[in-house]
Amino acid sequence: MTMDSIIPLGLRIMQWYERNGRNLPWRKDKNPYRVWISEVMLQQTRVETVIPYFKRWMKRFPNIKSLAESTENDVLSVWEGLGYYSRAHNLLKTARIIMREFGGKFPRNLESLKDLPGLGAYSSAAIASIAYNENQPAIDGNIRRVYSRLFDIRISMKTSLFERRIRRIAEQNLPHGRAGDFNQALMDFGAMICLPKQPKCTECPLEDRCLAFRRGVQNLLPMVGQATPIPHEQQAAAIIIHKRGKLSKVLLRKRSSKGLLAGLWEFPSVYVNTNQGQELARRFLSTFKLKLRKKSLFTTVKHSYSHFRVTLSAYAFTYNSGKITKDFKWVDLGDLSEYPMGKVNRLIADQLVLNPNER
DNA sequence: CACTCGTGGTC
DNA sequence: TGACCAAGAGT
Repeated sequence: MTMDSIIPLGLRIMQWYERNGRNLPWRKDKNPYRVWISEVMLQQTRVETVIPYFKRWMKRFPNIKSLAESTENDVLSVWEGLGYYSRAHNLLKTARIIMREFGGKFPRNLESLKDLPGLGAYSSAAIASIAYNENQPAIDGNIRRVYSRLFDIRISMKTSLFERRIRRIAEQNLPHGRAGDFNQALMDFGAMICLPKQPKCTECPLEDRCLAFRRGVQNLLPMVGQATPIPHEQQAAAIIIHKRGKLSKVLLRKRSSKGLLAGLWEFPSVYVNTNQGQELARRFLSTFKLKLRKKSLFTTVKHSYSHFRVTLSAYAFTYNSGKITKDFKWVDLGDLSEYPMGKVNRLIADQLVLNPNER
């Protein structure tokens, strides 16, 4: 038996972290605002993806007040491309709540944090431990994976029993007084050593303490449920151009404040089954009472969302006449970049600016 | 609980 | 190349 085996698990993880922990922008200054923004950005999002967004965000919104006083379009523009846009809406909502109800001061205890929109069990514990050094275990996907292997928890990850086991282990192993660094240490460890596939057990400082490795089942843990099959949809979008002399404007629609790509702008579109072009024209003529002509296929884009796939065909139309209802807006081709969009529509917008002539 | 919610990387 | 996955939260 080596000396190492008598050193508590938490201490050994901390020792590994001191040598191998990553230098990340949000670890330099751990004020609650920066920790909050980083934790929300990191929800289901890779560190490498978040870094440039975090830097841009801090430059544009350096504190809660500046965020609370900005507009939804400003926030979504900085967020564009990060995905899960309800996070951006919730950040703005929360900033305004904190200014109005908390006198501009970030709430300090776990329960108040959990009540804020966009902060659940994980994020509120992460903020409490990292920004306020409270003894709270922040349990994320990394930590579930690490503990399920270290203690060989062979229970489906989506059961409440699994969750109870992990929480108890997390509470027992939490080094009091250093919870913030310890939570981050476990996440770095999960992201760098105890990987989801092909964990680097030969480099693992906890190899002798890992029940799963000892029993050769580290690649079978954690136990994940089977994924549900995702459907494929057909979609048709309308690029409706209005030419007035030298000026060309295009019709955009603001999406609903709830659901997919909430609050983002898009080229008006419909789900279709067959005969896309004609069906699109017919449905726009009747639904929006627009008179359109000269339709032609502009481009086709395939895209995968989390739980469904789409093939979207964009058709170009020339606007003639008709009433434009609310949520629609004529936009200068040169101003398209100011309207936050999802990936597919941004791609079409870029192509349109590059090649304004119909194809 | 099951489903919704984005995007980019990996194999 | 399609399936899986990533510092989850809301409904």
